[in-house]
Amino acid sequence: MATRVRECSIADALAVIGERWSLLALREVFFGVRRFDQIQRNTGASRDILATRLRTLVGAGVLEKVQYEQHPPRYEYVLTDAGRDLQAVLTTVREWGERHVTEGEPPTVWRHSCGAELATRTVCAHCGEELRPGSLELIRTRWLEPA
Amino acid sequence: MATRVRECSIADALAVIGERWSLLALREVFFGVRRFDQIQRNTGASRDILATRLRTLVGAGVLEKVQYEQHPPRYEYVLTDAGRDLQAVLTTVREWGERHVTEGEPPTVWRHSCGAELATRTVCAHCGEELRPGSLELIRTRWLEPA
DNA sequence: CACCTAAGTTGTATTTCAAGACCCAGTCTA
DNA sequence: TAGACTGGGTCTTGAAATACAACTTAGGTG
Repeated sequence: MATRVRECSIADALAVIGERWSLLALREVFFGVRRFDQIQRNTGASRDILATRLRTLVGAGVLEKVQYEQHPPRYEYVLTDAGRDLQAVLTTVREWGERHVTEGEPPTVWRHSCGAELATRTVCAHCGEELRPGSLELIRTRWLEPA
Repeated sequence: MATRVRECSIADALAVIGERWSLLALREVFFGVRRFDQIQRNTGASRDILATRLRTLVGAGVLEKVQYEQHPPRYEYVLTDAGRDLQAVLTTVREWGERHVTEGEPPTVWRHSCGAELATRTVCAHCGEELRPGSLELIRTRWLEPA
């Protein structure tokens, strides 16, 4: 039987951000930590793997490597527009982890610009209602022959 | 210098859903595909790895293995409450992929129960405003000594 | 009887990852 | 001016994870 794999933007996204350490490195950049050594220490990734991940993220246009010092040349990693758009992903992952995995108090707490301690909802852009189990219906899907 | 790793629910969540193939298997369950062979075909994961991932997800309380036939005994994977709560994660990942990775038409299209073709926003539960770059401020974070 | 399905498991080859040492260019400190 | 330090990596080596195909189990079908 011919195997066909579902073509899907989730798989496309995970090809960029789905490898081990990628999202944790991006988390650090969202935290304002932009330098290799600090990202390495705060995530616990090994240096060579982190270097590889950062290269991939730069290549995919999620991060940019910006020189912040001439002598000696030093670089930091800053978010592109595509990178900033990952905020929703990091937030939903974090809230799911807080609710279903982390035990005890949430290890990180955020404030939204409205002043409230952050909690989010993912809503339909059209009607504004929160997404619920069973509220989505698949209209169509594409398939790929594997290589 | 003592290395300290940031304690964080993103890392906790990724320990459960962050390995290769886990989110794609869950995507299939959200698609209504609940059986081993079909999940394997639709994701392209190898059978042994998929079996391992499904065990992990069942162990973490994200999926449940339910017998749907006595003779011969056959099982399918269904979402628990924690699993259903991953809808927001899968949706934000998919939309990010559509916007920044997938080229051409989105490979999957969904309809929300309100009738509209699905597009979502992640909003502050308190004020209802959409999350924006720079609208979050870190209040506090915990750290861990690595093992 | 031969073949099929579902849901895995097993064996082996390949790839990736982890940990730590090492490197390089420039800077600071005594 | 030697020695240590900093930032941002690369290299080596061994351990672990992954891929692929074949096999198993338990029963069903023609």
